[in-house]
Order: sequence, then C-alpha cells, then structure tokens
Amino acid sequence: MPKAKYNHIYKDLKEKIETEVYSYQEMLPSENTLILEYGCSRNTVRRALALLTADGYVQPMHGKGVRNIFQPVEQALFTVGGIESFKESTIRNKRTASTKVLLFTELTSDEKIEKKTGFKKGTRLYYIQRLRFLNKIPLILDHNYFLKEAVSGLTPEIASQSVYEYLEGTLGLTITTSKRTLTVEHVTQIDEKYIDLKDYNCMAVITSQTFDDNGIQFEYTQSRHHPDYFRFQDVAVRKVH
Amino acid sequence: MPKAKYNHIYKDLKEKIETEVYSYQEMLPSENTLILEYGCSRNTVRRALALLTADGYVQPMHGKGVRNIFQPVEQALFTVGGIESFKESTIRNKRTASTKVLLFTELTSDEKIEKKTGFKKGTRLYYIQRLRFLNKIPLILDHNYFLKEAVSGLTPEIASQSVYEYLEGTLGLTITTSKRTLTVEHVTQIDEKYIDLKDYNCMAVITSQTFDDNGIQFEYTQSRHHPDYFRFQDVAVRKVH
DNA sequence: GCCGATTTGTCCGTATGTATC
DNA sequence: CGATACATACGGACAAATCGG
Repeated sequence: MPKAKYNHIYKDLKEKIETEVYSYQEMLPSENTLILEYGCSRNTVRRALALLTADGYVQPMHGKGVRNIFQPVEQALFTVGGIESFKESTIRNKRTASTKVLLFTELTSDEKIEKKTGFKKGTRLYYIQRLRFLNKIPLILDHNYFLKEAVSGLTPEIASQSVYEYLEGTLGLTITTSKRTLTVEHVTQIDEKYIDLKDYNCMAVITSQTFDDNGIQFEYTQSRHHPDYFRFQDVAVRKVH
Repeated sequence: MPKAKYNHIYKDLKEKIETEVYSYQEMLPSENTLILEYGCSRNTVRRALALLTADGYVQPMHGKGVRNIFQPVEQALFTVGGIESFKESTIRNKRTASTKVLLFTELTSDEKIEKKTGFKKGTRLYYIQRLRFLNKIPLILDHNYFLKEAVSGLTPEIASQSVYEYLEGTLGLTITTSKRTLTVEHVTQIDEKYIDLKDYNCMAVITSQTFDDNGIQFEYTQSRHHPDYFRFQDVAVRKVH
C-alpha cells in the first residue's frame, strides 16, 4: 500500500535505530552516504530524516551530522502516543483486552453538547459508553460521540469490538487528525461504579476530536483512565532557531 | 534570526487562520495561488503547509484542496503545549508568575538517578526544587536536574528567575528536543507541604528530558501540577495512509 | 462513463548559503 | 582555506485523486 520511498527509508532507519545498529549518541551516515545507500535524491533522504526528528529519534546538527538520541523506554502498563485505536494500543502494549458496552443510544446535539464536543447544534449523534478491560481488569471508561451520518450502520456489536476497524475497513473512512487535551479530573459516580480506583480520587482524562481525510470531525471522545495504568508520551521539537 | 521564507509564509497563514480571514471548514487558496501570492516555489509553500498540518490547523485533501480545521480553544487556566519555559507559558496564559527556590544543590548521578533521569552514573548535576506561583498561588512543584558542565555558572538567583533565558541568552545554548511523559501520581508530603490541593490526592506530573542542538541531554525535570490548573494539548496526525 | 483541467503527493537534480572541521 | 555536512530554495516531471462538462 504505502509505496512512498521516503517512508521506506524512514522505517528502515527507524528499525536500525531501535535495534541499535546505531547506538545512542552515535552519528548516522551523512545524507550523501544515505543517498548512495538507498539510491535516491537528497530531498527524499531529508524527508525521512525529518520524520525521525519529529519522533525524537535523531537530532540533526548543522555542519556536523545527524545524531541518534533514541533511548528505549520501558513500556509500563498502558502507554498512549500517536493516533491509534484501543485495540491497536493493547496489541502494542502486549495486553489482552476486551470491551463492554454500557450504553448505546442516539441523540441530537444541543448548545451544551456543541460547546463541549464541537458538533453543531441539531447534528444527529451516536452516544456510547464503553468500559475497557486490560487483562480482565476494568481500567478505562470511554464516552464516545460519533457523527451519525459519517458512521452509519454502527451497532452495539461493532462497538464491543473495534469501531475503528469498522470505520476504516468497512466504511473506507480514513482517520487523519486527532486533537487531544489531557487533564486530571475528580472521579464521578459512574467511574467508581465500574472501576476499582483504590484510594485515588481522580483519573487521567483524554478528550479528543478526530477528523477524517475530508476534514470532517466525526468523533468526540472522553477517555477516563485509571492513574496506575496510564502514561502519555510526547516529543516536542523547536521549529526554526 | 529566522529569515527562512517558508517560516514567514507559515506564520502569515497561521495568523490569517487564527484571525478567521479563512473560517472553519473553508478552503485555503490552492498551492498555485499561494505560489503567486508569495512569489516562491511550490516546495516552499508546501513546507509551510506541512507545518500548519502538524499543528492541526489545516488538513490537505488529495485532489481537492487544503481545508481549515482550526477552532479556537478557551485557554483555561494553564495550558502546556510545545517547548517553552515556565516564564513563556505564563505570558502566553496571561498570568503573573513568580518562583521560589526551595533547594539548590549539587550531586553526582548514581545508578538509581541514571535509571530515572538518563544521566550516566558519575555525572555531576545540579538538583533544584522550585515552587511556581500563578497569580500568587502556589500551583507547580518542579524538580530539576541540570547537567553541570552544560549549564555552568547557574546560581539560586538565576533559578529564581528564568533558567532558560540564562541558558539561551547568556550561555548561547539552544534547546531543541524535549521528550515528555505525562502521568498521574499520588501526592507526596512535599507536595502537600507547599501546595493547597483541597481534596485532591493526586497531581498531574510531566517528566521531561531536554536536549540541546548538539544532541546532548542537559536537563531532566519532573514538574508536578495542581489538577485544577493543568491542561495539556496535543495534535496527532497519521503518517502515510 | 469519458476526458481534460485542477489540485495535492512524490521524486528528482541543481544551486546557494551556512556551520563545522 | 578547502572539504564536508546540513539548510533553504528553485524548477521540473509525473502520479493520483477530484471535479466539471
């Protein structure tokens, strides 16, 4: 599917870095060397390196070279990073997962919902509550709002499996951009009802707006995580100098 | 001095989007139009658009155009985003800020510290504890580890102002990459001693490793935030398709 | 459904600037 | 000073997706 040459180079270098073909703080081959290795133009090599830079894998140094600054991290418990579904996350985190649908209903956006979710008043939505289990333990409570016209045919059965697989596989929808906000909030009654938080009185909350490849927002989700099983990772890079 | 042309175009378009010269869901001018407007090559325009895409401001659609998907968000309380110092954050969040240095000391990294911070055993470090006030209220507790050889000349006085200003201004060091992990943790005795958390028994914790433009890690920081005054924002974009 | 025009996506080759060694 | 390496910019070519007639 992705035949893009720069993407191939990106993945190849990424794997070499992860498997320590290049070790921490070591220099990668120069751009000119990589051009010869991969038989491509300078732009294509630079594009792959730009992706690695954005991932925090390497650091280009003007006039000197490109340094590997990747350090393996212990994937503790449940780590959230780029765009991926719960199912994909569990696989990457090597957990067995399951989902219980607590509520599956339809509603129409009003002013209050519009302010919260970004869906214009009058829009038809699915509202779903789901409880997520990792290794049989209930750890995450999801509140999903889906744009009905974009995800028609959604059923509780699908919601208990992977909604994203349905959207991407069956409907041919492409998830592209996700804007996320992370906060820490007090537990609610419904949190306590389903999740054993021991003595914690708050949860890690990710709210996200997700857009498809037409720039249409089709999802708003609030995902409430057990503190002990939550870790969010991020790399920030200064633009320009 | 950012004289880069793509950066100028990026900032110009960004401002036009923020001031709603282009409104939400509207198409931006086509690449060819922008080439004429800015008098530059296609690559340069595309580079600016790529930055806007990474910011979650626009979404390019193959064969159709580039859509504005920017929505203004209410900057509630204290929002964390890209790389910036506490001082820069407070300015952007329009707060008045101050800092109290609780502890300023030197130490040598051992195995335990190496595992936590990434600084090799035997490395000389500054260890600083600082309390951050917003509008006179203590809200953030910082534990900083700085690589001594990279930030020589650091004093408690500087630590009570802006360390980053000292590093970038006086020492000519360039902050480039920051790897961050966000978790929710129980409050500690020292948290409770300095910060009024009301009935919260946990805090939002950002741990970060920061690298300079030589790819040298010069900082490890754990920043503990009051839940009511914490918000972390992020945009994730799918690579390839 | 077809065809041509438009628009974004990928890739190439080259030139010039700037920082490092 | 020259060689090397990354940074920016240009112009051109072709592919792929979309849209209107």
